[in-house]
Amino acid sequence: MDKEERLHGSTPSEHPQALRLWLRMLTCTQLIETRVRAGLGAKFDTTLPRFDLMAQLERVPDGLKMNELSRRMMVTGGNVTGITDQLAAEDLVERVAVPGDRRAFRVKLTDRGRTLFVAMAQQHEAWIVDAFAALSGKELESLHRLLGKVKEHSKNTSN
Amino acid sequence: MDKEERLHGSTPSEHPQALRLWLRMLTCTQLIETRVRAGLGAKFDTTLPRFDLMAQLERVPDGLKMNELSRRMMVTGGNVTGITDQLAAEDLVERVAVPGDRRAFRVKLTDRGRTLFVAMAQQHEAWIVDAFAALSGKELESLHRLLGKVKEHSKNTSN
DNA sequence: TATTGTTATACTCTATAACTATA
DNA sequence: TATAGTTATAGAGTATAACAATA
Repeated sequence: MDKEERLHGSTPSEHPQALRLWLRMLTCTQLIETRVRAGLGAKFDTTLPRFDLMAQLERVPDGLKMNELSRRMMVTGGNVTGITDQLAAEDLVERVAVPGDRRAFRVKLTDRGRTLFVAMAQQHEAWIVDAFAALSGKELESLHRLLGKVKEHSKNTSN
Repeated sequence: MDKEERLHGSTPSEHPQALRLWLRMLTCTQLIETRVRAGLGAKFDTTLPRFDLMAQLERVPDGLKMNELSRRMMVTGGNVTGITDQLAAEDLVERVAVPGDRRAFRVKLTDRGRTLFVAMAQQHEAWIVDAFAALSGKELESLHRLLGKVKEHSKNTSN
């Protein structure tokens, strides 16, 4: 009996499908996320938010302003400052002045940061592909479609 | 364009199905979990780990030992002590001596804790049912089955 | 006045490890 | 020695709010 089966009582039929589904989804997400976190730490000595910030900067050669990063990463500004400070200290990103607004600047990946990110993203992708290796292409597509409905409903319901 | 679509570049076809699926799954989980956390805080002034601990104790009238709670919640012992202390201070759980082993005791829901938990669980269930309201019964079943494969594979792969 | 970004602070959640009491 | 539980500490990760500089 694992955590999912125990939570809220052990007899699945006592609870609506949605609740059982949610517990299973949480378990899956946590299993995968825990492994990705551990892998990023062990192989690249980095964290998920740091990886996320670098991922935001990839494919934006001109970089992003702090407030854009904050909005996209869905965290508050102070945190972005902290993560950016760390990455800048390791020469993975740099702050570039914005002409015409001396308050702002753009954060960009350095060459070193870009090279490292490519390696990390490749490894990250391999972990994820492995995590879903039990599903066929058709099943991946089906799962993606179903979660799309959940996501849209969730975004429309509140926010 | 939302976070899922932006992460790792904006053209979905550049990335394997599995990666796109993972980003969508993460988004769904975070949207729902954020709401549940906020709801538990606003309506019951509690947190997810506290709710989880109480959920473990429900349907176990004799309670659980600390190390059993630790194992089931998948967190280390010190944390269980902390959460138990909080809940005990609010008279929601109690520590009961175990005859024959003076080192151990069982943690049980108090009557007050049980009453509160029933109310919380009911509200929690409503939030979850709502989160998946966009799916039909058949779709819920399908999603559950697909995630079952992912979960089993993940549990067998490592651990 | 409003905006950009930084700093200071605090809180939740988690892990590790040293410790006490008992087995 | 081993086990049950506690305590102390540290470190992610997050939020809020006061602040300085600039618009």
